[in-house]
Formats: sequence, C-alpha cells, structure tokens
Amino acid sequence: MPPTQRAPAGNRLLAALPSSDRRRMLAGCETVELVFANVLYRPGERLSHVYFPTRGFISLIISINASASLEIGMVGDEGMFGIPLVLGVDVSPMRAVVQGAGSAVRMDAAPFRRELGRSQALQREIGRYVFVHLSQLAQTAACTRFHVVEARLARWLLMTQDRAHSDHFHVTQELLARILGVRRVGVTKAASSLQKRSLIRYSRGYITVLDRRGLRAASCGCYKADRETYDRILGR
Amino acid sequence: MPPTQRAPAGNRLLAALPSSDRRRMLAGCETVELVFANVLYRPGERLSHVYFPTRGFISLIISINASASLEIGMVGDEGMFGIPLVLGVDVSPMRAVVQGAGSAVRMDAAPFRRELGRSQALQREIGRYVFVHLSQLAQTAACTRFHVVEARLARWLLMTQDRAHSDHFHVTQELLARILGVRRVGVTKAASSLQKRSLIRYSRGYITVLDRRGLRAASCGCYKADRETYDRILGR
DNA sequence: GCGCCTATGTGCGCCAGCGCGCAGACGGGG
DNA sequence: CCCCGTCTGCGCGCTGGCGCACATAGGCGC
Repeated sequence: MPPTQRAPAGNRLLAALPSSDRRRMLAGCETVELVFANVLYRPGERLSHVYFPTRGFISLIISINASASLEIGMVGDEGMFGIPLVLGVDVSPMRAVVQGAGSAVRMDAAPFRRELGRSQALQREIGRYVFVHLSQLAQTAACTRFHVVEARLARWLLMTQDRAHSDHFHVTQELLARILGVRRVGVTKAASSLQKRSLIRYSRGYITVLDRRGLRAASCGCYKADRETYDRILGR
Repeated sequence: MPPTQRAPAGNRLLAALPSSDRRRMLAGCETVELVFANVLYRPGERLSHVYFPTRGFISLIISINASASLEIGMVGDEGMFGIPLVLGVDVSPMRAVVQGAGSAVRMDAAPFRRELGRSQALQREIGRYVFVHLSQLAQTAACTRFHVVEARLARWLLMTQDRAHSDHFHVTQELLARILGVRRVGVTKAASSLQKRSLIRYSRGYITVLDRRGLRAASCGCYKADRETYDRILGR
C-alpha cells in the first residue's frame, strides 16, 4: 500500500536558503532514492555524503550491543543527515536507516564543506538545525527514561506522521521494538491499547493513524516540546 | 574538605588553538569563579556567555517536570558551556549547574560569535567538541535506557573524577539521584554496593574513589566508549 | 552537650518491563 | 490451494526500580 498523502517534494532546510545559495547547493547535489530499510551509514565507515530528504525519512539508531538499540534521532524533509560533517568529523556513532521510503538530494562531503565555508546563510540555517537536533536528542533521552512505552509509541507515531506526510506508513512491531529500545511484546501491548482506543489501526507492518488528536493526548509532553523547539528555532 | 589533587589550570579547548588565536580569545575573556551549586543557566533565560572551565566542572540537566530530571552532559576543562551560541541560538533546554567548584574563563556572546567567524582554528576545534558532546549525549541516552543504576553510577564517578582531577569530590546522594534520574534510595543502594566492594568511600556528601580500576570494571562500557570518542576526535 | 538539619539506610507493597517459549494468524509464492 | 515465513498475541515467573514512610547518624550552632 502506498501512502495516501504526499508532501510537496523539497527539503525545507534548503528551501530556507536565499535562492542563489540554494541554487549552488542544488547544483552540487544528486537525487537519490531512499529505499525502505536501506542502511545509509554504519558506525565505523566514513561519512561520504550529506543527505537532504525531500520525501521519506531516516532513522538514527545507536546500538549498545547486539540486542539493545535505541532510536535517538529522525531526519525528514525538515533536516539533513550528516551533521558530523558540519562539525568537521567524518564518522558517526549512529547507524542511519531509511525508515520511510522516498527520495533525497545528497552532496559529497568535500563540496558540502566548501559550500558551508562560503555561505553564511547555509551556516546559519544548518547551525540552527543542529541545535534543534541536539535539543530533541536531549528530550528523547529524558523521555526514554521517564515515560511508559505507550506514551513513547504515541510520540513516535506523531513524529513519524509529520515526516511521512501521511497518516499511514510501514513499520513492524519488531522494528519498533528496536527503535523504542523495548521488547517486541512491549510494543504489541502498547499498540493494542492504542488500537483499542481507536487511535490507530495496524496490521502486518502497516500502521494507520486514525485520530491524531487522541494520539497527542496519549503521548507524553515530549512531542509538543519537540514541535515547539522546532517552530521557535526553524519555524518561518 | 578541599580536593587533594589539582590540575594545571587551563582549558584544553583553548589550549589547542594556535597561540595568536588563543591570545585573542583570552583577551576577550574574564575569569570567574565557579561556585558549587551555582546555576549558570536556566531554561528560558538568554545565554549571555560561553564558559571555558579551567578547574571545576558544570553539569547539564534536563527536567521533564518538577520531580524528574536527568543529567545529559558534563563540561570540564576539556570543553565549554554555551554550545547553542556556537550554533547561532541564544537559548538552551538544559539547566547548567556548577557541580565541581573551580574557575572558568568566560566571554560575552557577541565577541565570541565574532571570534568564531574570524578564526578557522576556533571553528574547527569547537566543531569537533560539539561532535564529541553530541556523541556522548547519544551514548548517555542509551546507557540510561539499558544499564542498571550501579553501573551508571560507576560511569558517572569516573567521568567526574576525570573532570575534577581529583579522586575526591562533593556530591550528595540526593543530587546524584537527580543526575541519574532515579530515586535517592536507588543511589543509596548502588553506592553502598560500590562501597562494600571497596571501590569508593563516601560520607555525608563527599565521595572518594578508592579503586579506579575496579570502578571501571563495575561500570558499563559507556565510560570506555566516551573516552575513545574523545581521544579519537580531540586527543592530541 | 543539646538540638536541629542534613544525609544516609531500611522495609514494604507495587508495577512496568524483561526473557523465554509458544500459539495463532495472515498472506504471498510455488 | 497449501506451505512457510513473517507478523502479532499471550502466559509465566522474575527483577529493577518506584512511592511512601520511617529510622538512624553525623555535624554544626549555640
């Protein structure tokens, strides 16, 4: 099943640039498809590109060991993947996995670094984005510590819906378990509960958000906090 | 009781700059005392300065509500406080509290931004530091999720010892509870256990590390991971 | 040397989430 | 149409950490 709604393709970070800067950036980019479940980066590798998703989104996952992992960031058309390159480092401790199929434009590390040195506007925009990313990471850390699975799941669904620009997306409970850092059964329980309350529907790897408002009420305050941070710093 | 060992005062981030850049930075700085338990920043305020601790260290704390909080970063003479200013933002979601008394040099936000625009070396150095900070935050998020209090406490003690440059420092269990995001009683239990194993000694707000090696064994792998990240990116 | 405040220690019932194992249920490929 | 792989659901015993309440214990002021 393909998603039912689609965003106007385009990356909002790039869209915020003055048109000359944006043109230069786009000229240095190539378009790539984001294929579901593709791994864009594995810890230990060299970061070769920055990605600006235009549709679809990427999940950043940290693993403690084979069985324990946790999503600590999401990148959709509001952001970019490759923050370490902004900071002058070409590795990352996080795995990057395509969580929502779509497309992105990407740029080689070297020209990106050059553009970043040249364009004040790009520096400014991306600096703020890094701040938002950092804030959300901090929020996620606390959320993961203090909130129950059901609320965290609700938050994740809302965040995902924002980035999928669709009320309907692909994700198995097994995968959700690795994202939320809990057992699969924990996800089953939380998801059943949300489904009983008619907030979502799911079946064999597809989830539909039925009641966004209700989901928001079921989520912890972290979703709201994330949104506020984003709107304050990058909202236009 | 004053700490028994002292570091050569100086901030390592600044020390890594070429001497001309460093001189310019120091010329724009004033020295301030870091008084134990002083709050340098509260969410909602404007960030007025960046701080480069020379001795003592600062704890970055995020609060979900009145009773739930969690430390998600530490700043000693290896780093700086005020990363949002690097990223072009003058607020922060984290409270900054002096956790180890000492001193710092600090600089007003505006001249700091100017210096950052002027000095490639400063940009480079601080970019890398932001990366290390980000990595440690991710590590902390996962650690908080997956590891038991005792191991997390051991990790925290090691990290603190590094920044205090002393085997002996001030912290009550009550405070540790807010740092680790657990009940005070949880800290009591974990600390008793470490004390029984002769790894630490503590009494009324003072902790002494007796067996660093043993503490390392009692901690989760996260301490090692943090060190490796730091050494790889900022080690000289 | 007494009193008080702060810091530490303990007990108890409770619960979310864990590990493990297994059962059903759906659906696409042969 | 059947089979098998994937996805979802459930039970059971366990445990780490929670909330609450109370019990010491060390140090400082007076």
